[in-house]
Amino acid sequence: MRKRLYAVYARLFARFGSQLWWPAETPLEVAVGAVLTQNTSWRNVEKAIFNLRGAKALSFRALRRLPEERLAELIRPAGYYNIKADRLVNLLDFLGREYGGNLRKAGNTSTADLRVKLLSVKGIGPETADSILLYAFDRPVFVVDAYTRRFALRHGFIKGDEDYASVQKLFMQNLKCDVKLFNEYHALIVRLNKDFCRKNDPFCDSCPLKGI
DNA sequence: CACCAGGCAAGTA
DNA sequence: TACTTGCATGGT
Repeated sequence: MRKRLYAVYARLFARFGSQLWWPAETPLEVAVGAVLTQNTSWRNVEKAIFNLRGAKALSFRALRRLPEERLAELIRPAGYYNIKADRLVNLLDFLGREYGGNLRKAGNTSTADLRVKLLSVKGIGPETADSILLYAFDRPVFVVDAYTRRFALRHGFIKGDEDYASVQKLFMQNLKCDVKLFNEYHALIVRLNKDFCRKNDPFCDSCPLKGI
């Protein structure tokens, strides 16, 4: 299992190269994107981010100044815009309260504590919390999203009905606990889905992972 | 036209 | 605990 997990990673890395990921300019933008992409295609999230950037509303202070209704209007293309505007406000409340809006001030907080705190924010579930932890706070947690699940299923790492924590444990207990490794691995899984094929079927002829 | 996309919370039994 | 439902846009 462990060897296979690394073998698959090596093959992906050889095929796609280093990702060093999350398509965003700043940690705050990562966090915002993580909320916006909940059950939503990244293509639509990009439109929302584009609107926010156009309104010069991607800094903490600018976001704070936006009335929730205006925020909802800007993120409309990302779908669920009323609920997501509310979730973003909750997140901003949290970031302001805990770190004065500067994510780098979380330096002392342990990863476990930070995760619990994020999960206490209404609208932040396990995947959103872990995406923020890994890609905005540079903490070593493995992100389990729809891609990760599909990937793990297709490659026989899981049966399919495991809960979030179980899937995450599978990856984290079999890989070296390392921010860069977790970053690259998850990014490569996403890349496989987006650039290659959405089913990432290891048995299809052109799959980069064929024959592992 | 139907179905999907990098979830989450609230309601029900 | 284990389902079910609402939330919504834009691409295929």
